[in-house]
Amino acid sequence: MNNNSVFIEKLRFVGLRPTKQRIRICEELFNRKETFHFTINELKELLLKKKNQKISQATVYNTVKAFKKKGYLKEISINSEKNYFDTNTSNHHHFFNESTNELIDLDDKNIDKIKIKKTLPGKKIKSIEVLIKIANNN
Amino acid sequence: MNNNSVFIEKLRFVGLRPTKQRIRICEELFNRKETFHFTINELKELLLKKKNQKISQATVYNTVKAFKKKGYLKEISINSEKNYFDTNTSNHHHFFNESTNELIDLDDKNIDKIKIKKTLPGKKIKSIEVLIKIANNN
DNA sequence: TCAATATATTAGAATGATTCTAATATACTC
DNA sequence: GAGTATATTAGAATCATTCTAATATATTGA
Repeated sequence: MNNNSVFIEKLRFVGLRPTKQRIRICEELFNRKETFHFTINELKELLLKKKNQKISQATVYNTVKAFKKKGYLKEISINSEKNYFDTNTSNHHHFFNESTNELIDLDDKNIDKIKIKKTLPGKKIKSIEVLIKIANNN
Repeated sequence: MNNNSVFIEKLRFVGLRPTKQRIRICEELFNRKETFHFTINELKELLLKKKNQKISQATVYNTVKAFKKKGYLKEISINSEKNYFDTNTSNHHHFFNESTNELIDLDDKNIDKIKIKKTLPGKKIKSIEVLIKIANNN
């Protein structure tokens, strides 16, 4: 596993010690070509399933939250039932397929710049996010 | 309370029997000039505070969910900590002030029509929602 | 390399939001 | 107004998340 050194650097960079559990989590999250959307539960199950090595939920929660805090993961709120995280931390938007509960990234470039005509004196804009809910035709 | 007949009609319309607890909830939700954004907890506390008549949380949950299901309330997901509801069920967007946890409506007209350049064959769009996170300048 | 110590991991308990349950009360029908 | 269907309720159950404090591991500096 040569990637480990990348993960160790990444962990160090965000101020986490590179333990084997955290490296395992990094593999699961960042060793992918595609963006990864997941809930904590899905992540826990993947970790267990793939290597049959249990990582306590406290560690999963702590590590995911640390990555989120430092900007290596993004949180996506869609409804009160599920809380998603996204390994794509760039500025982008989402489709959410209500028929399948699937999240799909939509690049910033695929939506015209959003112009807001209402002004809010004394406030600064931190982020603008578009969520498009879709469903299967049938 | 002449409004009661309006609430009774509303309740009947969505298939709920007009009990005094539900009418109380309607007063709290719909007897307002302004849009009302609330969490279940805030609503429970308001109900208790204003008339000192307790309504069980099961009734609050059931009634709010019934209104949501029938489109008299909208659910707004901002983060995993709080789950908001909105009495404004029209097509609109939101500012969320992260400094104060305040939700502010942004009329559809205040944002140019959103053009999506990515096509998703076999899917239909159910809603497009923009969430703008803001913070106080200081 | 090793000991000392700082930090991480863990199982399980605690918490908080939401849902369920089944006993009691109320609204509706005739 | 009686009988039946439905609602309300307190409290229990459940589920996600956070906390705790005992044990294990990583790091540092000799």
